[in-house]
Amino acid sequence: MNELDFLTGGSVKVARQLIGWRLFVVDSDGTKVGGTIIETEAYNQDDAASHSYRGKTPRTEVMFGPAGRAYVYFSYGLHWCMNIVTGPPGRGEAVLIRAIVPELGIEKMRQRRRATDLQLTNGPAKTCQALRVTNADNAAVINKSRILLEPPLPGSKLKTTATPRIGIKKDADRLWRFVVREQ
DNA sequence: AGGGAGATTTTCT
DNA sequence: GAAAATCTCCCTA
Repeated sequence: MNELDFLTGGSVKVARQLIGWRLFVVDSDGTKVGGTIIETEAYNQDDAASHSYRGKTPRTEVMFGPAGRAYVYFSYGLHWCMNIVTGPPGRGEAVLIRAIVPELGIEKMRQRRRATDLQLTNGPAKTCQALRVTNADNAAVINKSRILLEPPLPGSKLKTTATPRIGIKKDADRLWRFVVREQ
């Protein structure tokens, strides 16, 4: 039993729960880089937009494994995007981390990304670039590797809104993207 | 400020 | 051969 057990729930539920959690990556010098998750998207197996929809492939194998691992994929020939695998083993579900609020290692993020602070981690590929998440982190077990997930700070209650997912055409009517409601 | 091209891997047609 | 869970740059107004 541990605090990440909720990840075995369905991806849609977990995507909503993950808002407010804090995602960090331990850098080579031992310091943490990351911040609070403010935007996620859910994907599961009967979802035409999901990589797992057409069954297991070498790339998507991790999605079908146990919850609590990182699924990192290469996107549009150039970017990395990071997911947290959810659901029971064999179920091909994951939650895409779309955006975080930078808290630790902000100076490093600025160096890695040539962008203003507002655009440091406001998209899935940007977040991975700022945190230096790549193929090397694929299948990493959360909290037993350099990828860390920590509970929301006590008293921080973030309201979320469900909206259509970004950048997909199949099953685009599903409200499986969760963002922190403004104010 | 808004739109389009390009980068380039995995997978499917 | 083409589309995809994207982003940046460069172009025109």
